[in-house]
Amino acid sequence: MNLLNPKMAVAVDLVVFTVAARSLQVLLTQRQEEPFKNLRALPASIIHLSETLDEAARRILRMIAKSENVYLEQLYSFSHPRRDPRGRVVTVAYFALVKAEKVALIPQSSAIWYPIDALEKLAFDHQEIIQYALERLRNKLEYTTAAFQLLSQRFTLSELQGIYEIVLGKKIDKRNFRKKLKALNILKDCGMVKREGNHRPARLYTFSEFRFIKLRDRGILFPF
Amino acid sequence: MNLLNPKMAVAVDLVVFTVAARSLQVLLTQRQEEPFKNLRALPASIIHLSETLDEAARRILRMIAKSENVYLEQLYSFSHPRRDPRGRVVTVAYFALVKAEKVALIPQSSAIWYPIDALEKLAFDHQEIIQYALERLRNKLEYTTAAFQLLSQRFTLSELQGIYEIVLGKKIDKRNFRKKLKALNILKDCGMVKREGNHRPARLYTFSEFRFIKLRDRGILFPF
DNA sequence: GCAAAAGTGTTCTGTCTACACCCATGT
DNA sequence: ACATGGGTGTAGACAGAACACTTTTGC
Repeated sequence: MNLLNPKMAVAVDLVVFTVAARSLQVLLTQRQEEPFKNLRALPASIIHLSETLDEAARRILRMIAKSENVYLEQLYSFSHPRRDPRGRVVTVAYFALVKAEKVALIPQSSAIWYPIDALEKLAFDHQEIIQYALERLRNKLEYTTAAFQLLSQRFTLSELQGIYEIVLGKKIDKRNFRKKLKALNILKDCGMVKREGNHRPARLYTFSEFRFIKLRDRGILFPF
Repeated sequence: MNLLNPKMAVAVDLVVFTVAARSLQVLLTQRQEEPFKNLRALPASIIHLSETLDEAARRILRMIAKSENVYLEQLYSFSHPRRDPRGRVVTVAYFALVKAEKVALIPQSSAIWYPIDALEKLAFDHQEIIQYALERLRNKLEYTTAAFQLLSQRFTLSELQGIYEIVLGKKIDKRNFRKKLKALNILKDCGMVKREGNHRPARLYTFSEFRFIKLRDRGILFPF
């Protein structure tokens, strides 16, 4: 039996999220050729023969942006036989979280940030893939520490709360939010403040991976 | 640019779970040829050119068992370049939940049930895939109604509790379990009993999809 | 009558929600 | 002095965990 089907390809599509300007943004490239020429599309590539899907995802990310410490996870595989008019392409979607100010887009890649709530028509089934990624992101935020992946190392409590409000699309009570974080004991006060605007300066915190791991091992989660 | 890489194949592997004899079981076939000849392996197949991954998963299931109303969902894609010694095969794993007594295994498929806690060495990376599926199953049970997929239409509360105890691998308090189910109001008393052994007969219930949907739309989940 | 599983409530504790005012700064 | 966001506590409702005895049946 010959396993190998010469008419099939495997691709990786990337849904890269960031939060900037008080809105959730996704990284899109512009199609330079048919099909879907000139439409926006997710960064993607056919995988190479000797790389894993994860490696392909990192490679694609490097092609469009210089970045570090990127959170990346596999999302879902999309397989409609005619999702790509050129032939049979099964694509494995990945989703990534980056800190807006730590990412330098590579100009010749044509990649730019788009607010998630003002997307135009996209190439292929990419609208569906983004929708799926968005649901996953919201779930992640609700019971993991994914939110810290969207902030720089030091952040204020208001910035952190903003991430939750922007991604989940709802207001959160300030006192309850802070009370819960204090109880979880996963933040460390840096002893510094952030001065900005004509108001009281805000304390800066860092996420304490060490304290978090102790909690996780006791099965404690993050219900926001 | 030619998209299609002639040296790659996409497969679907199935992790089919059931609960029987107070243990969690998984469906395995026996390899008839190299590689891994005579070892147990997950049911699998290369996908056809014009079927989706979901369709391939259903087709594989039909090849090994006659069954109905099977819960099926995509799990994860495994892609190590040398996971199959014959060539590059990216596999998309699916996981399925079936009611033991509603499944008729097809004899010539060599498929049989194996208790999850007494697995021998398996072909390919199938041990890893099963491990991943098991984690997903436990999560599913904790905040969805997946447990009902493992029981016949009518069941007793003790049978339902047994599913949770067997899959999660821990004892649950009978009174708390029943109190929560009563509060959730997703079960309907059939007005029948199950007589069995020398003890009081047990009431039979059915899962009320209708009541469940009303709850789910209010965002109410199932924390066991 | 006895073995075996079915069935049933209360108390305690911890967590979530709702809610309003003072503080520190820049202009 | 005023505008702006930073920072703080309490009370009530609800949900989870611990815990033991009575009921109904087959033999």
